[in-house]
Amino acid sequence: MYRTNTCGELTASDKGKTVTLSGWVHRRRDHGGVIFIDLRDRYGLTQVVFDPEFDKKSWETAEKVRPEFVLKVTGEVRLRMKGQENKNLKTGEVEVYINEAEVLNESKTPPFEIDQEKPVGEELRLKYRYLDLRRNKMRDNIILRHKMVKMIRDFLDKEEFLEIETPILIKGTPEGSREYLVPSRLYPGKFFVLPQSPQQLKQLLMISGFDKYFQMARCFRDEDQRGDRQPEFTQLDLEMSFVEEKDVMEITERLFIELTEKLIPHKKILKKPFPVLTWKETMERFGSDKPDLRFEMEITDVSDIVKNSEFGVFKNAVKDGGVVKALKVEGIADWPRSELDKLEELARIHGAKGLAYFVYRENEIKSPIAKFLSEKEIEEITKKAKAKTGDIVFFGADNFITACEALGQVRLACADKLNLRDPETFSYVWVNEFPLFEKDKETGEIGAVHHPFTRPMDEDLKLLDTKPEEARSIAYDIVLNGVEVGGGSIRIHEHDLQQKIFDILKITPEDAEMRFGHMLEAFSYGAPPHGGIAPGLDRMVMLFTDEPNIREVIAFPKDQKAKDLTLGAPSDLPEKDIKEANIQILHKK
RNA sequence: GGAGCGGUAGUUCAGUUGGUUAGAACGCCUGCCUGUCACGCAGGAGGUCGCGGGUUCGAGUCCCGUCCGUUCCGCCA
Repeated sequence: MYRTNTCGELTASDKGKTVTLSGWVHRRRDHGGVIFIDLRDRYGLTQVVFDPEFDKKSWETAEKVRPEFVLKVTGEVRLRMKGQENKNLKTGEVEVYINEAEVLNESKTPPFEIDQEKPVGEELRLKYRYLDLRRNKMRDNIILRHKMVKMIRDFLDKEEFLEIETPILIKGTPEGSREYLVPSRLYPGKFFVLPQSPQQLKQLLMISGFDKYFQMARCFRDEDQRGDRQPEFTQLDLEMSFVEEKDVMEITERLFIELTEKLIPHKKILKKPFPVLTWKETMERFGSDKPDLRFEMEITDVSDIVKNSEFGVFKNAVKDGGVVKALKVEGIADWPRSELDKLEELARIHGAKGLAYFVYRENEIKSPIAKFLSEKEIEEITKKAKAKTGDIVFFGADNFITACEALGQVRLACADKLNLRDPETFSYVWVNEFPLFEKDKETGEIGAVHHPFTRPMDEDLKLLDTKPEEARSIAYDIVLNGVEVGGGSIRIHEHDLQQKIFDILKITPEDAEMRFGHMLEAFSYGAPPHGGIAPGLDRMVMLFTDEPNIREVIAFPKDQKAKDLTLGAPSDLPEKDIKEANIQILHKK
């Protein structure tokens, strides 16, 4: 028998018991005579004591032991001496006096220290991920992830959802993000792809009448990496029949509230029910489609004030169909020029041509552009932005999205600098009424913002024939502290409407037939009205654990170049395997 | 695909204007220590300064190239 107890459970009430523990040597403190070892497993730490006068043989074993050795020890649970308790440990009241010790396995000196929360380069951590996962923080993250998944399953089960698996090898439908390809051995020259999401399959399940479906769905996207992106990631994929937007939002909201309150009760949910902002409104006010509402700092529109201005930059922005936006940040008028330069650079990175500003000093407004504006204009801007001494007002003049987003980025940077993004506050917000289509910046071609199965808003159906780019969709994102944690929509369930959307997207009938024929046909067999949402599990756990990126909450993530450093994938394969898959390598990097 | 920043001991980092033998902390090894809990004390080992080329009497330091890492943009229905 390896153990009677784990390393995280012995307390004063176990006094006098003979116990056996197995675990890793976390730390060893050798006092020449007595040796203390903190024995570690996933449940915690227990101090075990080797005393040469108590048991010479086990003490001799302990002398040779090194960090990360695996030990099995047996001994007596004793209360620690008065004043020697360790309040930082669950098991801190007791220690185990060892009379039998066995080294189950030795360990090389690890490439980094397991017992310290000292920073280590991520490349090294990922190569030795199995060691990295021994560290407290990582272990806790993985445990919280499990609890969240379990809680989601229980919650949805109670709500009569069915968990249904959908295939991983599916049909390629070139649309949206790049898919991972899987060559078919049996059908030379043909391919499966890995799903970017089970979107089409869950819609088919609705047509089957399953009514309420969910799945912890692994999704794959062959795109470049970011902190909150991975080539494979997990979504809580969810779909319901006979529902409207508010129904999907209602159940999602209840789920998020329960998860937050049960898993991280110390965090405060800022507003319940969650505020709902339209896409237009959140862009206008916060310069982002994923606003962080933990702090105010809103953007105002000053286009009307400056549309006839002498200042060409402002006037022309409005004349060309764009806008002039103003962001007031309170109490930063004393920020040095270098700080403002950094903000300008940030605005430029996000597409702005510059970043003009007013600095409200005592009795004067310092501004590189004040000389181009009339006193009346300055006065009206000040009034509209509600600026006062000590504030700075930043300007964005461009097309709507660029002007808003550039100021949105400045807004976030200022909030960071001012420490306004309180990690203990959870600000959930819904964003809806997204545009249905968007124009490609380079080609000018019209494409779906969400996906081509997203339902247009009823009142915008008539726009489809005249001004489709103005049509809004019944799509909604749930945003937490400025991070999009889920997105969904009501889908199109009518064959004709779906066909019309394909037409607008310039998907020819032949093309539509080839790519989505199965969907169009399915819609012709009595598809119920339906919709759903897909919260990103990794991002949720990331926010729940205060981690800066999702790699910290995935046991074996890919690195930022989409490689698996633990296993060393992707890798070369034997020539024969490649031949069998009917693949020819054109060039190697 | 593009831009910025970086690469020095096992790890995290410092290294001045180009100048003798490249440092610190932690880790590791050895010895001492019977109540520690990030134990303590003494000693020790450990470096192709990413790689290649150049400038120079002399390069960790300057220049060019290259590889790798990292952050951001593009991309991500």
